[in-house]
Amino acid sequence: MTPAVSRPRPRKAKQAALDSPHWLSEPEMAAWLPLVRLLSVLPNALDTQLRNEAGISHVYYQILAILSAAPARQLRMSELARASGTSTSRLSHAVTSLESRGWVRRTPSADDRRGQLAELTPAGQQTLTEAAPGHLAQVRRLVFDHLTRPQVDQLQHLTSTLLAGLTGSPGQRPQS
Amino acid sequence: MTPAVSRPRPRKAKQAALDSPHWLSEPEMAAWLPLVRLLSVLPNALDTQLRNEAGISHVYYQILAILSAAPARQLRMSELARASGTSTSRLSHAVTSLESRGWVRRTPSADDRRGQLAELTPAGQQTLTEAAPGHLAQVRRLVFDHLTRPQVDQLQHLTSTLLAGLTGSPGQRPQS
DNA sequence: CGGGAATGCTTGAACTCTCAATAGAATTGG
DNA sequence: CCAATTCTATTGAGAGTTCAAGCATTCCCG
Repeated sequence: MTPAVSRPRPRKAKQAALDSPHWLSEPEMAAWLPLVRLLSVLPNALDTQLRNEAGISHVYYQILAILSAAPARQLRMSELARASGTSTSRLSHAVTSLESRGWVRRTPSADDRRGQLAELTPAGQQTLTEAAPGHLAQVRRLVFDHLTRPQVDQLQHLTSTLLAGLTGSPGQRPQS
Repeated sequence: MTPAVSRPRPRKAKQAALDSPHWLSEPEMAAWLPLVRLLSVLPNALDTQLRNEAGISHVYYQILAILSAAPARQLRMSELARASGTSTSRLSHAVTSLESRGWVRRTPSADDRRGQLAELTPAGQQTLTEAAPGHLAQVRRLVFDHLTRPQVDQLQHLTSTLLAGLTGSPGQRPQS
């Protein structure tokens, strides 16, 4: 019954976890549950809207968007991977797919013969342009329509803090 | 060039979007970018840890955890799907996989012959028990170690608000 | 009752993602 | 200058996800 805990205060819990056992404090648990839920529901809602209206997932949309904003609408694979937050492998597969639809073109890099440049084609630009308004509307509908201005600021601050903890040097803590 | 906007204030943007074009306000954009990033990075980090240390994805972990907390460690498929926030199809595949590893068992429902009950096996319980401490540590490391108490409360409030907007009746707005 | 609609769950195909292996190109250091 | 290492990107296999059917069973209501 009681899970073997590698943590202080082993409790005689009557039953095991709901999600990640009870060893988070009350307020932490109260924040964790909706956060986890949000982490699956929101991406899913973004994906669904884009897939239905533009035939493309959110990740793929992001790739097109990043390329669109890049100088000459092109970027090295590795930079594109970094910018979109995916592995190079995943990106490679994704670009292959986007390429087969005529939205992206691969060209060898001039200065580094290992490198590849991913370039947004006009067709890709058009797809992006057509998809953008619907996507934007969805973002408003799902997120910003429900937040007050101070909440938006809180959101910015919180997500940035968490992101720093996830990517940056793993040491910084708050005043504690 | 300028994307056709289905929104007020059409701008003469010089170039298209970075991620969802510039038609979010400054502070909205400042919140949106890290949020989107977080939405991919955090689930990924949770998945990776669980996969490495327990050979199971976060979604699968959640399924086991929910079953573990359910009365008699069993739940109808549809309820389990709702509780874990996945489609019934996805859940069905997932349970098939978990069943093949001996962690879950399917039994027909007594009162409704369409229904199936998913039940956590002792082996499944053990897997969960062994995985929990590492997962918990990861959650602390990635999230709560970086937040102050008031931030935790803010997080709880924000995520709950967003979730309500995503799942609940699609109408409520803040004071605006 | 009885027939149409709704519910609960599964399945297969197509697609995407992860992980490990691979290969060519650049860099580094003796 | 060569060998070892690192960097960039791709590939294939396997696992997981989505979407659209598809079957039973149950519900609804005339």
